[in-house]
Amino acid sequence: MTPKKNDVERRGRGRPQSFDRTQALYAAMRLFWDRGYEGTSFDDLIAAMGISPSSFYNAFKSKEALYQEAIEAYAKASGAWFYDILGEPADTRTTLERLLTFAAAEFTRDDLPAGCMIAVAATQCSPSQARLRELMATQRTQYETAMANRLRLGVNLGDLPAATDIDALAAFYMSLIRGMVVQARDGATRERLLEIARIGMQAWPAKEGHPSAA
Amino acid sequence: MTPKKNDVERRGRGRPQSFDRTQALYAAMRLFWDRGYEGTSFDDLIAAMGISPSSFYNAFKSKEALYQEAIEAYAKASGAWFYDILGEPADTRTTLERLLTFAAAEFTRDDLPAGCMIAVAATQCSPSQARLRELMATQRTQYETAMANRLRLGVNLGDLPAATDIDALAAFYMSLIRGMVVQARDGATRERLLEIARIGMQAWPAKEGHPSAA
DNA sequence: TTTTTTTTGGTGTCATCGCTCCATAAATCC
DNA sequence: GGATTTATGGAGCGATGACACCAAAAAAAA
Repeated sequence: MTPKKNDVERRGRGRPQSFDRTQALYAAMRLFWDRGYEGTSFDDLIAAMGISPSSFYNAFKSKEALYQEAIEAYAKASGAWFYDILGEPADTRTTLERLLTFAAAEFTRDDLPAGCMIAVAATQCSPSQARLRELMATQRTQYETAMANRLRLGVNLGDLPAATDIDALAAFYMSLIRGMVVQARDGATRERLLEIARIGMQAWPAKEGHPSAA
Repeated sequence: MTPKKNDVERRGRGRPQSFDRTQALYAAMRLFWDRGYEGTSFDDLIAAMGISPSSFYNAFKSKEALYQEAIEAYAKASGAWFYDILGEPADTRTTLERLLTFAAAEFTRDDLPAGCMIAVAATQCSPSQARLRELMATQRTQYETAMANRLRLGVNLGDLPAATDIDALAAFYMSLIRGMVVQARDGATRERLLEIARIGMQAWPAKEGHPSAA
């Protein structure tokens, strides 16, 4: 959508950049992921990115602009599995099961920070960061809406009872995933997260005509 | 446990405190609850508490010490319902149901900040706040352990199958509660949280001899 | 080669943060 | 009343945070 200054080809006039912009962005992303926006200082960033303040300012405009880019990079790289799985042709229950299982695995990779960059970000922050907070809430809403849309499709496909409260079910599973993120950040193992996911699938709505006994 | 300087009676020798220490502590608690530790500045604190820097230092030692006291105050005031409900004589399933329902209500009170002060605090923060992060992780573990103990009791009482993975079940429900906190902080209504709680109860383990069909 | 354009290194700057110090005030004790 | 003890108001301080500026460097364009 937004054509960045240097995507593959960039033969401008002036002095060429001495660093790989994408690589620097990923370094920033990992730092933000691990420490959050307010917990990551300017000096930490330029150190991890290996650039000077002027290069930083020149290439990324500001810390906030960089954070937004980092969120986009995260969505494309480390968050894509979510939308990918939602788009798979499996039946709805299998899709949700895969989603939770994949979440457990992704949140406990040893080559990336634990958990998710978005799931619990900026839930408690200074009033001066109100814009950031709204941005993250919006991001979370988008993931939840995507899941709700997939569940709604499930109703249309007959995978879910027609009376299912789709928005509530999506909110339930997103809540569970966000809680799994907290567990992951506190050091929970992949096995533990898989157990949580397995129990979460027990809440899957019963088929029509088979109401669960009280 | 720790006898504070002024609990009810304190007739020392010097000039008396010109402010209500407990009231000031609660003001700080609410600020920390809403903004987190790093998101709450010293100046914000003394403004909300209505005291000067020297009074602050004299009465609370440091921002970090105040935060610890605020956590304790929270546990006694706004977090007590959790342990209270765990201690009620109801059967285990009812207890968990009440816990989730109460959480939905507590997280959406209009006289207090949304959500919980502990549930998602310091999951992303600066490395310089490593101690704080561990403190919060420990707090979360304590709540989870308390729930696990109640569930274990449920196994002994015959409320839950003997083969139940208690730690996993506790982790599941605590994850759900933490996710509900994120929802609450993003502005979810009490009704929405109640729906999430209701769905969460659908994951309650089936009685022995009545395995859920695949 | 000169000009133009863009990036870079290094330093400076302004605000905020979390205290810290000190003189003064208000209580009790002798 | 004087001494002692504790709290207060207000100013200041060293560190950090997030840039901002500028002269020099490195490329293409003329």
